[in-house]
Amino acid sequence: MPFAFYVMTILDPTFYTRSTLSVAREMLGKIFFRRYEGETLTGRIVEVEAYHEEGDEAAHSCIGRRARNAVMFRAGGHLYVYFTYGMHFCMNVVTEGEGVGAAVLIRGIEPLEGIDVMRRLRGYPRREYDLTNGPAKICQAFGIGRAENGLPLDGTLVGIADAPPVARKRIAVSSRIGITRSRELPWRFYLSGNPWVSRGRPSHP
DNA sequence: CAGTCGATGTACT
DNA sequence: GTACATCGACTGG
Repeated sequence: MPFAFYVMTILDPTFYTRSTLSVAREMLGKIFFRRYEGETLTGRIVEVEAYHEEGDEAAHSCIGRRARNAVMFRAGGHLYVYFTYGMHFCMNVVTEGEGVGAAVLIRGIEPLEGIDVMRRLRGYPRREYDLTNGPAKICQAFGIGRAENGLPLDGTLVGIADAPPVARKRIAVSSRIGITRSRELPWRFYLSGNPWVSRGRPSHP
């Protein structure tokens, strides 16, 4: 209920067309918004990873522009959705200017509104944090797939609503998860101790 | 609890 | 052929 009393201010392109690492850090605590079959689904972003074509061998964009990663090269403020492991989708927020292949992967979200819909889309997991504590789980819970690749984050179908900045002390930094190349880069940011962060156990069961 | 492993489609070597 | 920005089921302690 706390969130329902705020007036939603959907972040505009100026938020996204900046340094990818800055956008990644500042996305923590913001509210991801999704309109799905007449329902509103929202959740607080608690874990992200940055990817950039320069100096990052793990970024899809590091090989240059291709059909699959084309959206990464668009101007900041679009949704980049990709299919992986033959069955999962993951979603990113495109950053920086047109022609730069950079994005921020959303890996952890704390559900706020539309939780019943998320439960149904996820097949009713037993543990509450299994709803959205991973990039592919998030896409399933929010009904994100191929059709959403390239959508503008303008609040029509998807968007991110502003929220007060998170205290620096709450933000943890680490290397990214599930990659082999460029794994030394400390480009993963998350809210320390939050149960919806992928991996790492919830504080209290 | 941690560790292992199969599923299953697609892009790239 | 192989790797893949993952997940869930299964094992053993």
